[in-house]
Amino acid sequence: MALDADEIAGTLAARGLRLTRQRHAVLDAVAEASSSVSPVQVFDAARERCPELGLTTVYRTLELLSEIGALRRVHGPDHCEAFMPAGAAHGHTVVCSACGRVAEFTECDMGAVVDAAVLQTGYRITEHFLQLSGECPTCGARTGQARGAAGGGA
Amino acid sequence: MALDADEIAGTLAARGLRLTRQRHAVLDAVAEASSSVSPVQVFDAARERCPELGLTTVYRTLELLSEIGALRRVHGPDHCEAFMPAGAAHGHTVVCSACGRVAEFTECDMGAVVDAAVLQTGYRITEHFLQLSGECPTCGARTGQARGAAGGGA
DNA sequence: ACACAACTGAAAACGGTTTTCACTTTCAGA
DNA sequence: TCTGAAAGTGAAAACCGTTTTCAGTTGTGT
Repeated sequence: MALDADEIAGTLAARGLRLTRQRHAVLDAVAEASSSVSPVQVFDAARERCPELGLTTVYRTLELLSEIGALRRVHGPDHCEAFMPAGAAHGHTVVCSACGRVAEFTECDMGAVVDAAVLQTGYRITEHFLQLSGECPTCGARTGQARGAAGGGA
Repeated sequence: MALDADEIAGTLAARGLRLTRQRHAVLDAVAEASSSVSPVQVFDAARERCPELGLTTVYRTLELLSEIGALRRVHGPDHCEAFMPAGAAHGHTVVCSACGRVAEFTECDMGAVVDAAVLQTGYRITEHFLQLSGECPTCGARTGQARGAAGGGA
């Protein structure tokens, strides 16, 4: 999910900071996640690259990377603290409640929803976080019925 | 924000539960808050009415009241767990990133977004979590520019 | 009055996050 | 190359919000 390591290294260097092996591992872990991830999920994923990585460092790195704008902090549906690549602002994800598989879809009508919210509330909306969940085609087929709803939609 | 105590008492009674003095205090504390409130904030506020109230009870009551739909759980700006009175049904919330005030708006075109997601992914969507954030009119006015986006629409 | 279930608060347990601390790595300058 | 300073690190402890446990209280129906 396209996070340019060189660019980030540059941003860090401009502050006298470095893109260490550990930080790189954290960055990659978030970049490759198909949805927002919690610190512990990052920890687990990043450890495969960098086994001696500590959880402390993950927290510190997530903090740092979101500070320089490389990552975005979001409120996940379950966990409060979750992160996702900053560039990915505009795809949304659908999580299968049965198998956990994640699919992406490119945003379409969110603009209309946001406009409606602006009209109703007077707020100037700057960000939105949308997470859908349901049943993926595979799990839907396995449980028997399912597909009906998916097909009928539009 | 108008939470009808009698109605809530009725809903509870239908389940064999009671609207006790403590629960009433919690309910009032949330109802009178101008933005979403954390459990501890509720605790502090409710204690003025009911000094012997325990924090445990606050947690339990918030859980219970949001379960029966009297309160709504939202992701506050600082704390993950925050509550607000549940207004008219089916809405989403907009959190002000500056002051934390929460506004509701009734869902409108989410159906279209969901339909699009169904088409693109083949998932059978059953739930969605949407959280908007931005700047409320008050904070927008305070910071100078802002208002344009919010006011323009209507 | 009695029995039973709902309800409560204090304290302990729990779990995620932050801080502390001793140590390592990296880099600039002599 | 050596040296010193600052960045960076992991383990363990501390911290803090939330949940669970437990013994006791309150309210309701009989």
